[in-house]
Amino acid sequence: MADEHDHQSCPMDSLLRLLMGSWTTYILWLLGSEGTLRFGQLKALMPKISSKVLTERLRHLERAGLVHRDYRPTIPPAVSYSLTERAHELREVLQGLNEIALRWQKEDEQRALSA
Amino acid sequence: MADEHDHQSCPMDSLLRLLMGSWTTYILWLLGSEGTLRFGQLKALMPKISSKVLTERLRHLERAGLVHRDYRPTIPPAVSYSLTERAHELREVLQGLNEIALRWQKEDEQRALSA
DNA sequence: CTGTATCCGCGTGGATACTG
DNA sequence: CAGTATCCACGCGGATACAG
Repeated sequence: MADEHDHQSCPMDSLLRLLMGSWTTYILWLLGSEGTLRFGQLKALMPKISSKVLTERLRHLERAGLVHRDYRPTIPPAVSYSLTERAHELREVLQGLNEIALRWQKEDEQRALSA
Repeated sequence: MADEHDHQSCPMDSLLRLLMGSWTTYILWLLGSEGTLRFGQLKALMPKISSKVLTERLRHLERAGLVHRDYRPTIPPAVSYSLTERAHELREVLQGLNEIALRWQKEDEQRALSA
């Protein structure tokens, strides 16, 4: 990475870029805790997201191989989404990140109180 | 996190948001591998960054407690930046993220070749 | 039900010029 | 040397409407 001066093409950076899209980590969290979910269920769990953005995020996650899309051409069509093995690997690391973030938050609150 | 429906206020999300600012991870990487650096040295190592953006990123990192700013009011002034203990904790997790990103990249290339 | 198609407003990054 | 001050352009997220 030290020799990669173009941050656009750094693998970790594009991964971060993907995760940073709004709603993205929340989608991963929902699919991880609730299991397989249909498009409409996901949308219902995120009342304020628009169809456009939800589709967008899911497509990106799919391209990155983090989410599996199952399309059943019934009428009306049924589409369900689930996490792939990759996503589960990621969840472990993200869990570490989350623990750090929470710990720091507490530390900051402590320092704010004693100040 | 499951009960945190507002992604704006999720600690991990704001941490991701910070890391995602362009150049951010690269700044952390440079300070980690090169050690303490002065403003001008950092800028020289990132030829395409503007003073404005570099200052911006450093201020954010400073507020998050990831970077220490040392200001010497000499004439001309000398300002140097270094990583804090927090940043080193973060580097471990980021290292994990980087390994995953690299591995996936290789896997994807493999699949692209065999297709 | 599961999306596309548009349009729009805002934030963010980048370029340039200037300062203590 | 180490920034600040502007200005601009672009992309992204959000809202709305519509379609297979």
